[in-house]
Amino acid sequence: MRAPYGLNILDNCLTCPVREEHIFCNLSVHAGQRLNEIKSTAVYPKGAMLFIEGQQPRGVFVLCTGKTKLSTSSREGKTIITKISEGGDVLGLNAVISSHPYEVTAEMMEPGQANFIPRESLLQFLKDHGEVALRVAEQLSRNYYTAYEEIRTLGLTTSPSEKFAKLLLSWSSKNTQNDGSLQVKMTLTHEEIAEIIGTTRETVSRLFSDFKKRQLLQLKGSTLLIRNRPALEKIIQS
Amino acid sequence: MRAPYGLNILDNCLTCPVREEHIFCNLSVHAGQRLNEIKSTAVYPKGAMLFIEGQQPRGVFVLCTGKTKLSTSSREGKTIITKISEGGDVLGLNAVISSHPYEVTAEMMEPGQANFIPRESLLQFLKDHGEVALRVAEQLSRNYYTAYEEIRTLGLTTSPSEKFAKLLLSWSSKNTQNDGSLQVKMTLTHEEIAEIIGTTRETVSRLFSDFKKRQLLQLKGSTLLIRNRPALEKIIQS
DNA sequence: AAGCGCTCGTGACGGCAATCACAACTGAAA
DNA sequence: TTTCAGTTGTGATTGCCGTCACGAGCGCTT
Repeated sequence: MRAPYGLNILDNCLTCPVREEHIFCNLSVHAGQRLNEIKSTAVYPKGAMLFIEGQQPRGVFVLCTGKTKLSTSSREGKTIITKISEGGDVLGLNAVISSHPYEVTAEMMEPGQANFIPRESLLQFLKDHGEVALRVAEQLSRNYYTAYEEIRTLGLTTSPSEKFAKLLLSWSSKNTQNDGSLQVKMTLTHEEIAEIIGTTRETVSRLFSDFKKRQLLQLKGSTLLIRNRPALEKIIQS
Repeated sequence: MRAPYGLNILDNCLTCPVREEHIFCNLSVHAGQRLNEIKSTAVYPKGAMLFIEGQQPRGVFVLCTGKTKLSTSSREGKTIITKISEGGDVLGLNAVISSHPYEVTAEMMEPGQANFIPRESLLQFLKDHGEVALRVAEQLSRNYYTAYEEIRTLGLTTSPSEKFAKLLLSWSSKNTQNDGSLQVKMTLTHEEIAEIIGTTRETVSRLFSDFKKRQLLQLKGSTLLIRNRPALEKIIQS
């Protein structure tokens, strides 16, 4: 007998995008059952904040559907987006494990569903199931690598055009297509792109114009077409 | 009967700067003994590379004495220093846990001693001792926070002067002194400081001149004296 | 003392991107 | 339709900082 759709965390391996490395999949039967007892599922509207930077950690969210924007800001209001999370990602894990405040704000960019696991329950669960703790450690070190990639982008790349090219390439690498040109669905505003690469909205606008003129990309509605990948790669190491 | 000085990893709690959070301290007797069997100690000269960015992970280094410079560079030769590690720090943990290449280069800035734990032995050790795996996870999430602090510095701070002020404050917060003014021993070259805050050597030189003129700091030989902390804090949020 | 490598200070210049400003456009709501 | 909020394009201006250049200081070796 199966739990209803979306209520059994083990089912996430089926309903969420499949990820071999998903820390809460392929658990022992006993651990899986325990996990199902402590988690709860909810649907969030667009704009919902799963958690906010600086808050004491309440628990982790296992994103099932929808996209989430992770961002951090300074007191003066400047904001950078550090990651766009999608189905299968685990959010807030670092804060819960280290008992530090959430280091980012997580905001739903579109309606979506997520499983919530309260902090205390998760910590107790990890103490009881040492083998899962190692999985968590692996997940954390993956997060760490992502953060380092961000550091490299922000620290080693000087000009906005380089960062922009890098971002475009990171998008295209996710959606590998048949022929040389790749298309990606663009859901971000120029403002948001600016917050990702750490520049201003106007500069992003000009970059789009410039890259279009240079035949590097093309826009059909909200679909982004990357026409000249090698040229973009060349821009990065200029 | 005790092992000779420096050869017993448990002694690091005594010989290394005391850190409650040290992941390899306060272990069970059994785990501690096992750890002593798999670790080895060595002394490294100034300039020695413990590991290099991109290498397959061989193991972790528990730094006992000496300072280590962690850096990452782009193909074009630009380098950023992400952290200066000191006694008690565990280096290379993320790479070993995730089986990814080292994400940074670790170079000894002065002669020092470190314990080495080979990759395979450590992973097996963690499988056998689930309680230590959780400690490792905690350490990883601390590393993650440090990385995020770096992201905030690089991404939210625009001008070199802000970053410089932030760096000075991070130094002074470590060495809290009696009166308002704090002194820190400066061992870094302007070039290295530039690589930390992501600017050029010349700009760092000018920043020192400027800050001296504005009575924010003072230099006595290699000793840095911070004269006006509040003013520095004001620069950050300008 | 001379030579060398490394570090540090500072001037001059130029380019690029942040800032401000405004207009055009979109799409949804009234 | 009109209205309005949010997004996008683009021009003009300005200032900051990266780059290049050169000289001075300092410690070490020969």
